[in-house]
Amino acid sequence: MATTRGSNEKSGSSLDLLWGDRTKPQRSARPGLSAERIVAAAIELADAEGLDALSMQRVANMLDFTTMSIYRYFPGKSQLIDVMMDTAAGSPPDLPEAAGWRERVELWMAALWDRYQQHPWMLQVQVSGPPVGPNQLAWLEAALRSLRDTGLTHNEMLSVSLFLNGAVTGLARLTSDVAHAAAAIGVDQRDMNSEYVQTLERVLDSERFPTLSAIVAAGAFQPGDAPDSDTRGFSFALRRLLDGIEGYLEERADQHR
Amino acid sequence: MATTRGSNEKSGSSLDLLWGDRTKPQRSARPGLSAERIVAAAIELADAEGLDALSMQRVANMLDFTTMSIYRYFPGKSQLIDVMMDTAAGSPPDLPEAAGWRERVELWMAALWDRYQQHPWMLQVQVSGPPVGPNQLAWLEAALRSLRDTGLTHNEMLSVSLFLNGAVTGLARLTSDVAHAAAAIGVDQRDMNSEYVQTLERVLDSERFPTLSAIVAAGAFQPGDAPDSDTRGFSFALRRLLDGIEGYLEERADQHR
DNA sequence: CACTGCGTGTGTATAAGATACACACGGTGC
DNA sequence: GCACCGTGTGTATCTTATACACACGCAGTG
Repeated sequence: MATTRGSNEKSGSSLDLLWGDRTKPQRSARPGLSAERIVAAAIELADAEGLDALSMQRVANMLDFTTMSIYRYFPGKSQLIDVMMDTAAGSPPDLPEAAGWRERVELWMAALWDRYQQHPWMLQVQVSGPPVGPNQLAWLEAALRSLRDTGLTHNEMLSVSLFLNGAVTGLARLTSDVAHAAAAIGVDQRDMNSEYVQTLERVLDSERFPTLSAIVAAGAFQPGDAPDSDTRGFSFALRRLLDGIEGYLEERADQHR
Repeated sequence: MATTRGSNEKSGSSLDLLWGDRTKPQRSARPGLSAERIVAAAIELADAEGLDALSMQRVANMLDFTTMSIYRYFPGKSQLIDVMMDTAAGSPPDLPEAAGWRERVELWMAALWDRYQQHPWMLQVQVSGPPVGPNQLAWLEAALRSLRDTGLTHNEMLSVSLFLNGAVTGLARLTSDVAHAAAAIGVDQRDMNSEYVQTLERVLDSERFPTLSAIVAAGAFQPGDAPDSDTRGFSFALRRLLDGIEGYLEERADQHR
């Protein structure tokens, strides 16, 4: 049945799983399995082989149990994934109170970016609802907290946080897609990139995309070396955003003086 | 088999489908079907019932053909989706050359946002590779072109464009998820939102999320009325970004003077 | 005008995967 | 010692994607 819908329909269950009282009834028999072990195995699998390789069977086999045993702990696959997402998100970084908000924001974004590199499958998950897991909320909380001493409105802080989150996630997804495409063709990052570039060029020399083809021709899509040079991609825009916020704050301070 | 991987493995085919010479061989028999009709039907289905409802069978039935007939036009489901994505993306808006870059950027973002509202399933698609379809590229081109007279570097323009794209997409996805969750519970937007808010509150009163709970308590998650009040969400941050770019440009102009 | 080849649509078969259901097993508490 | 309940299992079913081989009919060729 519908994966996303399914998850939504049972989202109550996900909530329970996410926040459930850890005090297992412990009533009787030997619980050889546990939700934690299942999630850990599932994440390991997804890390290693991607979301597509994630099946209830594979997970169960990793733990030497039968497929159905998993359903004792999760009502369905989408709930498993919900919990995987929250678990893989992990705790947000500790942002130094001492530092300025700007630095904190940058740290936050870099940390989120890194988390996506660690668990690329997170970018492929068909999200089933608004974030409600403890870790997901903690990340949002961290972003908001990093803006606390800016004097921004609550709504403004929220706007900025969501914007940042969207930008990091969107960028991470894009570069991850490029990387996957590369892997699929069986070449390494750099070569693939030129492969992609070639494709683009073949299609772009039409005068239909003047700006884009100029950029591609100038080699803008070529990543430097390291994967985090892709991070560069957003750093310019990010800096401008922060500049803009700074300017806004100063202006407002002036007005209130 | 793997959906995403599958698509990647056959991405060559997708490229052909996306850019293929429209001159069908036309060699012989009556082509009662066509890639165009299939895509149109598939989009209609996805618009109406979401991505989960999209199966080869449903699409074929809509056209009164058998499931397998579709495979004459698309090697697999993921290629179909690739083409659906590009088709649904449609042409980017015409951005008035007369207007300033700032206005153009805002128009671009609003247009993209609207497009996502028209085809919410686009936000659920597990992207299978970097954008290579004509329309996708046209959107990117449009974003870049809107920044043409800013004097930004190519790389900077690209950075900003991708950042914007990520932000709009991320935000759209988030609000779409909230909406879906609402629909799944069977309540309308506003009520659901308070439902979501209630859940949050139940979980947030722990002092674990001070900032977030303050914001939620202040009702920040409550959407005004119209759905595009959600768009508000990013407008503040967006304006700051544009401010930042403006400031950067002025500063640079000063330096060069 | 009959022939052959290819493009188009179909029917059938397979395989993967999620998940419902009923049962076996073994401690736990009385 | 016994009834119960939680835990894990085996089997069955349903949904989907997709491979394969075939039927059909028009196009251009003799």
